[in-house]
Amino acid sequence: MAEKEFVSAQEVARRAGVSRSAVSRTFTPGASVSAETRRKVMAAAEELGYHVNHLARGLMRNESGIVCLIASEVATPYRSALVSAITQKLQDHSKIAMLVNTDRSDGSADKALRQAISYRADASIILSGLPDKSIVQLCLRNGQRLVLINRDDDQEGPLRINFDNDEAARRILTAFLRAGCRRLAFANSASMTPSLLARERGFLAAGQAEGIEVIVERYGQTAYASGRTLAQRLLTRKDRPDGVFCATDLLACGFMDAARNQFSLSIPDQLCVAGFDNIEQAGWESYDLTTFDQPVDQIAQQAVEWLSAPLSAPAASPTVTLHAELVWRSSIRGG
Amino acid sequence: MAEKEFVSAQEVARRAGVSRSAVSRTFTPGASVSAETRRKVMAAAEELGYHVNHLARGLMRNESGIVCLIASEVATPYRSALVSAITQKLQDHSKIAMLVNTDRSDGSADKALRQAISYRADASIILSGLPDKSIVQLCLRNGQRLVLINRDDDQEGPLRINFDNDEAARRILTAFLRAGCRRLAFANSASMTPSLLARERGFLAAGQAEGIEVIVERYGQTAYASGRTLAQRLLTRKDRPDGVFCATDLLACGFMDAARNQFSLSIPDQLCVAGFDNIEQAGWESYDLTTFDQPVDQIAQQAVEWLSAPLSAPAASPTVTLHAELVWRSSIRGG
DNA sequence: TTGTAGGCGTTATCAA
DNA sequence: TTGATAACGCCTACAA
Repeated sequence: MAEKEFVSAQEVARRAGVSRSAVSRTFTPGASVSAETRRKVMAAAEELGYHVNHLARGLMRNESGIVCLIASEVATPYRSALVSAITQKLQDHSKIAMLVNTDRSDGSADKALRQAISYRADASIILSGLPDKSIVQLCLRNGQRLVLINRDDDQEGPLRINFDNDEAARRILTAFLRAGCRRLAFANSASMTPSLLARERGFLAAGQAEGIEVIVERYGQTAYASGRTLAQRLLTRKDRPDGVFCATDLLACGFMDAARNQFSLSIPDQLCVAGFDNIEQAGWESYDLTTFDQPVDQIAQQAVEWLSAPLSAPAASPTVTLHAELVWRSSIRGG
Repeated sequence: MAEKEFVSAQEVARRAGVSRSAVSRTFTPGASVSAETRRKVMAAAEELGYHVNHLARGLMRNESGIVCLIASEVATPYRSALVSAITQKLQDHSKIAMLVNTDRSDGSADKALRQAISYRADASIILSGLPDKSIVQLCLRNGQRLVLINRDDDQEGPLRINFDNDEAARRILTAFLRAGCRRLAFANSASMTPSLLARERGFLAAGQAEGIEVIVERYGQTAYASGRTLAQRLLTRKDRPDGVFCATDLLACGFMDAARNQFSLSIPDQLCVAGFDNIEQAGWESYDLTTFDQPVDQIAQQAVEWLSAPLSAPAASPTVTLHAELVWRSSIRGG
């Protein structure tokens, strides 16, 4: 095996008949190189297939260009949409995403964050799981920036991007009431994710404000199958609800399928359903689900912009609260 | 801003009262360190929050531990499942995934591969797009390993992982015939992806072998919406097909929704439908789609194992052909 | 504008 | 087993 090594700036310099520094400068935006030198260097580089070694560059500049994405359930519609949007935005800012899958590691973003430190990632974006406070401090102490998405937390330091779950809950409750629903329920997973709990609390509170008692059911993971089980549980009750707010679209899809096929309920005539996330499937004709749109592009934009901003950002931990727009579809009467 | 730099091995050594080398050895599996030294080093490291700098390590070892994942449409069910499986497997082998999103870059995996070279990725796994031959050669020359998934290509050097699309096509044709279908069609996207074309060719050939002319329609991207359009086109024909093989599940879902709602066709009574991929949604009750399972775990397994194998692998470009199992559901009669 | 020298944090080599 | 020393490929003064 030839095992030809990577081409180094040294070799390019030799080939071009200039010094190593000339090569370095050629590939450093804004450095002073004469047109002639640059031409010679570029020619030699092209010929040899030279690419700046970002590892070595990161070592020197103390800035790797790497951003670590920490997430579980990457194959989920909403999560994958978010990952896709963020990776794109990062690339637009000439950064690169390192994806750490925390599906199997027992609940620790911690291990992932240590990975991020090891690779000297400039920043980490956490989409799932809550890291230990000490690890967060460690990251910050090391000059790493942190973004927490959809994890309502009191940590100091990281940027937090959240949604106005309370307001959404109030809005959807109003919609259910306008549709003439009398018995409302909230269908949640048992995962106890901060944002899902916020939606639950918000919906309950909104109900209370109207003098309505909301039934709450929690089960399993935040997935289609759990939605079906939740339907089994809620729709066999004596006081069967006629308006159900599901914590996510995925739950809602499962819920709707079970409601229609196992309970022969017509949606929205006999049962109104709403979800959250506005995943692609919510727009599919079989569901046509009324839901809240989580604008992944906005999230990505906010996160990456903050990461690219100069360090002079205020020491206080900023919080961005985004608005989730209600997307009206046919799973709720009226409209 | 304190901007405390990262902790270096030097500092740990000083703190522990040993040499840099001792620290290095402590963090190098299989190196010879006395228990006492190791203890002291670990204590100091823990105290200072030291993490080996993988950038520097990669520089020395000429092995970064980084594997570049090059993909478009990451938010798609099948693609995201694949990404998830691969990232996990990589982590199991203590490697890390760098995700390059090629959605917007005009058809070049090329740019992505250059990124991979810049970061001295040990390997690249290409899930979408076909890179230019010269770039592939460049990667290989630089000692980078390449894996092409589902892209039937004649490139020499990379590992190619494919599916037996022909056999699948034959099997599903038989199933359609057994179900009593007379007029068969293949619904494809216009993306001309190698694997999708292979399925199309295979289905046509299988039909020909049985003396049946298969109608082919191609439209748009490989997405739900295209499936709907394909239904519009195919189901308005005078010789309306009664058995349709969709190139992917995503197309099939759109197709089914349109068939049911716009054409009031009952599936499978009046129309049989099959897909490919076995995405999660294919198992949802609204679709319950008969399809072929692309085992993402197997793909990930094969790819990562090959990457982790010693360099002594044969120079010839190996090809792995996996078997896509038929998953029987209710979208085809009989069974 | 250019080249030279020194250092970034590691690991590999070698002598002790 | 340990410590000194030389790379790895790059960038950034500094001097020319």
